[in-house]
Amino acid sequence: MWGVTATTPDAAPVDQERKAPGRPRSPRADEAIIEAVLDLLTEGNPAESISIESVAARAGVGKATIYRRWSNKEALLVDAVASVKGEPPRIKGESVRDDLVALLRPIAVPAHSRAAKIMPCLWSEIHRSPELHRCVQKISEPRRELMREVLRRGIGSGELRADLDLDLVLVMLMGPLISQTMTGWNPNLDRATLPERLVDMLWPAIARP
Amino acid sequence: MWGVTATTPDAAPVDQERKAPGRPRSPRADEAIIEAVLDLLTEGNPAESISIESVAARAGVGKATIYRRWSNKEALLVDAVASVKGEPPRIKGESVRDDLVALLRPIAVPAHSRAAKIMPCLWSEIHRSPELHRCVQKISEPRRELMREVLRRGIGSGELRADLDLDLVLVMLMGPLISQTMTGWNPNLDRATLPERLVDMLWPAIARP
Amino acid sequence: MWGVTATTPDAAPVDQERKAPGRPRSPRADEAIIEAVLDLLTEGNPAESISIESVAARAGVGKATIYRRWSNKEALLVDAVASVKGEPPRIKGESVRDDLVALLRPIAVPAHSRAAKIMPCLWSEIHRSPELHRCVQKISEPRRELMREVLRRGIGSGELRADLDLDLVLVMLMGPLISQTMTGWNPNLDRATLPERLVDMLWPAIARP
Amino acid sequence: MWGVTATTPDAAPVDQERKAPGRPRSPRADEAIIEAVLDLLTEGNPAESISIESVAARAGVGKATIYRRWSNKEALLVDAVASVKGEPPRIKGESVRDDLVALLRPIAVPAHSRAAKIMPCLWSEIHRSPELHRCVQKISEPRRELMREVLRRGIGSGELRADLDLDLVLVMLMGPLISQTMTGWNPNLDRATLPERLVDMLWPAIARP
DNA sequence: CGTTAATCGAGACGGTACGTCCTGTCTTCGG
DNA sequence: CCGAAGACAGGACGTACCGTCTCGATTAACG
Repeated sequence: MWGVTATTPDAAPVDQERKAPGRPRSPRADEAIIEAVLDLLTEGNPAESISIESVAARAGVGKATIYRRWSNKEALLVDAVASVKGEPPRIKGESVRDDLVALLRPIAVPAHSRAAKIMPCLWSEIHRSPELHRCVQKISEPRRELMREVLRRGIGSGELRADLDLDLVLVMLMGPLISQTMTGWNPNLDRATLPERLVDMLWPAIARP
Repeated sequence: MWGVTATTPDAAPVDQERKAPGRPRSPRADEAIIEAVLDLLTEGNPAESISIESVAARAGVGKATIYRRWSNKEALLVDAVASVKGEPPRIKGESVRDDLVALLRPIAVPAHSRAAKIMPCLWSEIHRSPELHRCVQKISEPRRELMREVLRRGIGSGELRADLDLDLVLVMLMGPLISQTMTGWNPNLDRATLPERLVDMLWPAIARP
Repeated sequence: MWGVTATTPDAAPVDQERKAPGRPRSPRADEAIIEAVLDLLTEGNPAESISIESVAARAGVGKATIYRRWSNKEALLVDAVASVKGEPPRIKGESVRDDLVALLRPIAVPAHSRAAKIMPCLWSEIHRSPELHRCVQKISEPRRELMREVLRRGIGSGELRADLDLDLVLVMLMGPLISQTMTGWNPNLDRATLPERLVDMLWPAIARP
Repeated sequence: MWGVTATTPDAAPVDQERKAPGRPRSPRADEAIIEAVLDLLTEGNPAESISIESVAARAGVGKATIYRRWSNKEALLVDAVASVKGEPPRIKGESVRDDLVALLRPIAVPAHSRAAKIMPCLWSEIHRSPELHRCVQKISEPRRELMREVLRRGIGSGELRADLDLDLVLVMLMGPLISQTMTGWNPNLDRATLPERLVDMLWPAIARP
């Protein structure tokens, strides 16, 4: 799973699996480095304040050991983030509305998992790095797909309008939460209840007339 | 207009705008500094590559003259950008829907001005300091207030429901655009038409039944 | 007494004494500036650590007020030092040996006067500045002349050899004390008793055989 | 020979000169830095005008590489000077008087070497820090010890009095020369002949009666 | 079992930029 | 015109990281 962007020419196809000569890379170092990045992020350090040197020190590892695996800070961040991806929340599958709310709530109240604590630290870097951006997209895609399925189920059951643009609905539900997370919460809007208010507000627009 | 985040304790005491003692700050320096930042940005330098030193050199100004006005690079960048973002778009005041779309469009399609090239570079920096965040809020507040006024007008005219939570509506309209700008545009959603689709989609939820 | 090196074109000869137009320079500022320099030196700050800014702040004076009077730090230091010159010690005039010891002791034990505390701070600057050097020479000249007179008295009374090179004797008496002050005291040599040990040691070389 | 005042904790623990971990410091950098300082000094730049930055540029070295070795400018200057002062002069060992004169002369007439141009610039800096002072002491100690040995030899051979305080004699011989070097030469005293005049003058006081 | 070769922690390398401080000049106001 | 206050361009300071490099010491598989 490591090495998504790593420098290693581990492109040894499949067939021959020639073992590289010399001392093999230590998997303990891999772990320690990723773990150090994640620790630093979880402690609330903004992504751009994380220096390779601090990661090396925290991981008890030489700088070269990092640069041997990742060509720069961005690549390291990408792999570190890729390694967390908490599982998407369980949904009950009974009510479309409740399922949507259940899927939205973790975005608004990101208190529980480590992934949740890390995500906000990354917004800063996403714009600098298309790579990181794709990575974050990939991580969040399962959740989005889950929402699409819930919507399709609602359409299938006749609860929702059949002509919905799923992506549009998605962005109308998640966008407000994401923007609030990034630009700071409007004090007039309660984090905890915003997901259900969003769904309820949008309901007349998506429900079958 | 400069100095939104500037360090100056421009605490006009109470009474009469007492003139500060000593030599006043040179407006020429203000201009030269902002202009230098803007030049560097429009030349294609990525925002994070812009150093205070390069700005000082370009502006023909001492570093201290910059630090006297802005406490760090982000503050300077923000003010530079703020100086370039035109005033909120004129609205016709005829149709609530058209006014909303007109106010939203520049967020989705910031294409023309110099600000367009610059703004995206700044999301990166927003999360660092609460101060910077407040600054950005302040800059965008006029546009939000304008939208609130449009909504209030619609309520007054009976076009919209009277029990709307204006902030909630605001976040449902702007959030999707902002999040798309920040996290990258979903290729299934057209930037140009998204504003009107958002308004139209939300219309059944906010229009008087 | 001020203005030994000052910039002022106070070379208005004598005859005409045309009063300068405008507000006359405040003598209070003169005093405050010199006093500030002296304070800073007395507090043990080495001469090279004294900045014009610190002097201005301490004196409650604008920097320009200093530069109007002295062209640079060196000139200011020179005048400050020139203003102190404690009077040379009283000598009894009974014994040549005792008089020499009395004149040497303040060099070795510079505890009393302000001048004594300031002098060591200046060694640093003396080499940079011929001007300051001349100034210090002038200040210490009376003491040296006094010693020469004591020696001449001894020669006249037949107590000392007639063929003495007074300057050589002087440098053999003062040199060791000055060098100890500058390069740090050899712990094997007691500051308090060194003057008399020097004189006694040298006595066979200068006394009439 | 480098690093007399260097920052390195070359605390060889106890036993065996354990090699420090990590890449060893480059001797080429040491040389280049010292050489750059010496070049700048010999080109006539006054000592206080030499900046770490100019040294780094001239040596083709990063500033950190300098600060890793010396904690400040004076320490660097001292080591640079120390590297250039030749070993103490060879003494013939025949006559005590001639040996003393031979050892004193380089203090009075430091004319030939590069050291000659440099040393006077350093008195300025000596008073700043005790550390620097100790360093200078250490550098000059060999010469002083050599003089003590000459004096002991004279005592052993019966040429000199047995009850001499060697430190006192030392300071009486070197002090006048040092003070003349530092405070400027009395025009009545010839630099070239002062050493022998000092020894001859003091001779009756130190020779066995 | 020794050789070979890439790894490891450690830290020095040449650089770039930081944010602070001071210099000597200038520009404002009020006395 | 002088006073204080303080902004101005310039430049050095000492620090922090960057990404590269060089050490001696491991740590495998190959021969």
